[in-house]
Amino acid sequence: MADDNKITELAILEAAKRIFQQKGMAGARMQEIADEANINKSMLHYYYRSKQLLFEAVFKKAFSLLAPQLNEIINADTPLFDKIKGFTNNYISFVIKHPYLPNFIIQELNMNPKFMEELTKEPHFPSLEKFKKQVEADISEGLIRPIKAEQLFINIIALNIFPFIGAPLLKGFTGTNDETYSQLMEERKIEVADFIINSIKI
Amino acid sequence: MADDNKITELAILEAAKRIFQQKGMAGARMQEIADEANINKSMLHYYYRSKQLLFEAVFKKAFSLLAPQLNEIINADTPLFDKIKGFTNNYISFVIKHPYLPNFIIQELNMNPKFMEELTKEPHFPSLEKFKKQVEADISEGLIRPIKAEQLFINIIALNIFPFIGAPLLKGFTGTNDETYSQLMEERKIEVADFIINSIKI
DNA sequence: ATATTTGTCAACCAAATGGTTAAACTAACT
DNA sequence: AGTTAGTTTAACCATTTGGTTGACAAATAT
Repeated sequence: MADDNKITELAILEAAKRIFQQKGMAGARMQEIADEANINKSMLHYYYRSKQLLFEAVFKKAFSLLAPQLNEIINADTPLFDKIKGFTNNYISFVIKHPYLPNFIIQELNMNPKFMEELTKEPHFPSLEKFKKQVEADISEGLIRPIKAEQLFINIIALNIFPFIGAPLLKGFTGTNDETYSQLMEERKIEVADFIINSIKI
Repeated sequence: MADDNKITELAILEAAKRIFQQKGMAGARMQEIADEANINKSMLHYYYRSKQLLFEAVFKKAFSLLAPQLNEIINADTPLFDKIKGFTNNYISFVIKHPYLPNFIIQELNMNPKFMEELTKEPHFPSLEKFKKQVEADISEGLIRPIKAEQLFINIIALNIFPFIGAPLLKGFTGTNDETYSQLMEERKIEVADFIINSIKI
């Protein structure tokens, strides 16, 4: 049977990812995941014991995709403006590839904030220190106006992530259809960086 | 019995609001809502027929609180910069009072995008036209740099709403506790408006 | 070849869940 | 006091749900 086991195990994880990201932990059904994976429901328990553990496997994998993206702002060794441009461009491309991912993570973190506490306890969890120093240095060099690093960080994340999480709401209020909205998102790959840099540069 | 009926009806709605906003449609249990309202489970069905209808009552009420807030940007008769300052200050105060509300709406809209379609069909649903004209006028008068009204609108909403929806994530990455994070949110009542205005003013 | 472990499945189970029912209670009206 | 209409409750029901079991097949080891 070679590595059939790994194949089914992965098939389950992929199916679970799709269902969980679409319906959330509470809304997902084990039978539905099994169907999505074309596999007997018992297999889910054989490989992952329980719904909770299967969910955690999916969540951790999703988070391990998102975290490095955010880490790019925090720890990259590039000038601030380049960092903002690079992150914005990369992140929006990233989310277009994984449209359900940010919403899934944000949602489940809100349902269970203790998840985040556990994650931050991990040894290599990124710290904002480096970014803070960079921002403060750029301020004292007169490159950017005074702003708290935390606020700038929040703004960068908000401008990049929210348009995807809030897409239904924003589509409604801007009166745009799916296609037009996708175009807006494409434009944002440079628009957002410009917006941020315009705001802080002197 | 005077208006006991209205009292219980409201008690149910309030309890349902708390449970639904905390656990979502899929995660909420009718029994839990009944307990929260100190009332027999049958009463929920007596007054609202089904879980779906009770949920819709809660959702519509929540949306009818949020929509006017957003409408302020779109249709207020004030200069653009005042509008941004006013909205930012008001909105953040509003969310501090209703912390679960934006996340609830965004989440359920993502679960069921057709909700938004129905809402936009309503006769008095706000249109971005007025705001668009205002932005374009300010651009041609040389007051602000060129930017699409839709993008500016998205940025305003994102900077105001996301910090609450993404609070668990942002607390983790900025390494702040609840109290410190609340302070950051207080600061944002003016910080966000400054950030936006700095970005667009010439 | 044979024994043993590993993987897969259909059938099953207990608990939970949304919803119903029929009886009891309350208060106003006659 | 008796009637009626609206309100509340406990008991009940059908279905769904996460999870288990035991038989069986497919590899792997001996």
